[in-house]
Amino acid sequence: MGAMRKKKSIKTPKGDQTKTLILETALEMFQERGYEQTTMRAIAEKANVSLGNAYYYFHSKEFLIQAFYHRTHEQQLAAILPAIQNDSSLKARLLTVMRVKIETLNPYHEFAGVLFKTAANPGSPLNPFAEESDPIRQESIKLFDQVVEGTQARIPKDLRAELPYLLWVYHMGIILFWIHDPSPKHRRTYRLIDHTVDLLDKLISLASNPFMRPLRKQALRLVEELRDAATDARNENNADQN
Amino acid sequence: MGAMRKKKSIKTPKGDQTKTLILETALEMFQERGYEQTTMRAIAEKANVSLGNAYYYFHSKEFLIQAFYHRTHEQQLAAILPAIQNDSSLKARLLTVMRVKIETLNPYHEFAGVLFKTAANPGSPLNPFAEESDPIRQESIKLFDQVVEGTQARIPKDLRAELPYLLWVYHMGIILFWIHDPSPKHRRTYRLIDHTVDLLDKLISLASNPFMRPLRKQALRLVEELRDAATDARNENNADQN
DNA sequence: GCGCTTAGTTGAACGCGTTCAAAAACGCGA
DNA sequence: TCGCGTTTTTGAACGCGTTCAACTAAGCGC
Repeated sequence: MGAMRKKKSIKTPKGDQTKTLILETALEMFQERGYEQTTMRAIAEKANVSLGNAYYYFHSKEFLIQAFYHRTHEQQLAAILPAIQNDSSLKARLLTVMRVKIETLNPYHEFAGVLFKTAANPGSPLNPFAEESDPIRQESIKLFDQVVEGTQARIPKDLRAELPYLLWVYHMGIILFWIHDPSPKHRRTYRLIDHTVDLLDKLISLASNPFMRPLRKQALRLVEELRDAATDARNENNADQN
Repeated sequence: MGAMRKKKSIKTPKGDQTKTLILETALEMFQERGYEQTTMRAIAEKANVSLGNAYYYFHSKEFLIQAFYHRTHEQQLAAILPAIQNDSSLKARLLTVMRVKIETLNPYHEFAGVLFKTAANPGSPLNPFAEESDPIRQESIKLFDQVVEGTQARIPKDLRAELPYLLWVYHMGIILFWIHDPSPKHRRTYRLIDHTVDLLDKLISLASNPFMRPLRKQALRLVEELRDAATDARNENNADQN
């Protein structure tokens, strides 16, 4: 199945050019016609390269999705970082992040379903559970670290340490909802964000309460365990490849 | 994409026989060689029917998975219902249910990944979010209702009403973890079950505390909203089909 | 028996993702 | 300029899921 191969070795400038040409063409067509409707042959044709050439740069059709991941993440970073400078409370910052995230994803709504489908597949390089080392996810989580940082909220250290990861998981949940949200302009998703952010804010306050310490500790131990398992799963997968 | 078609009209006894023959053969081969490795041609050949005949009874390869769903659910019911009669506390019952669930799924571990991959796809008949009317899921949720019923735990009505659904979602999460769990004999999953059930039990107690009422109400309103959205998504999908 | 309708069955063909051996283009030292 | 290794490109071919027009078998009224 589709686990990551050896890194495609470096390239000549011309090769680079061809690669981005193929990628741009593909993403364009995905957006227009959807993922399944867009065939590799059609991509190659429109990009004026041979079918085999497309596969020379992208091991499979799924790898084009991964490239989409990369691109979108950078767009989001560029849009989010300045936006949260204005907000001071955790709640306000989180709200901004989530709204902007969905905003930038909206053009790809139809196409995003596939993304989750492949991401749910164990062994896929997109799988959000395995592959602790994946740089995109690392960065994605780091974003939520910055969201919490620069906030005057008093959060216990143990919770503070895991909070970025927890918020990242939360944000994945919202995206999952958004994928299935058929309401006009995805109003429901925005409403869900409003409600859940409010709730999360209250939950964090509650969990920060001293008398919640034992329960919180237990819950955090659990989270840690989940993360460990994810790392192991990733290593196992790598071992299989060789 | 793969939404449910008109119910395949009823059949003659002979047709029924052929259908189950194909299904048995398929599940057998899935278990042996995995889903992707098993081709429709191979299934047809081993069952001594033509390729087209297999498609006459199962609109697509995915529909064989749905049949697997059905079968497994019944096996689980048969194993679980007697088992929980002995337990009285909610915690003990939940523990039993989860352990038996995983137990019966274990032989299909490798193959189960595909199941989740397709289930995550919006528009798939297996999608756990859409299709409120799906009878398997309804029954599956009902099981958790029986888990809560016959327990002396004092749970507020509002929470009590949503609890089966919430536990069902929890159990989906555990299965997702299990799919990715590479540890020997899936020890990690069992450990996770132990810990999460313990935690859940405490959380339910906490949420049942009178002074938690406002927060609980808010959270439950959110859950309700999620369920409504799921129903809408399902209807939207159906409308598309016609 | 005979025609008619419906259920069941067949296998060839199509479309698409993917692979691969071989050709072409390129870079570069001699 | 020529040779040679490397990178890039090509297009035919393979395997598999899926479709479909056509064939057969089974029931049923007459």
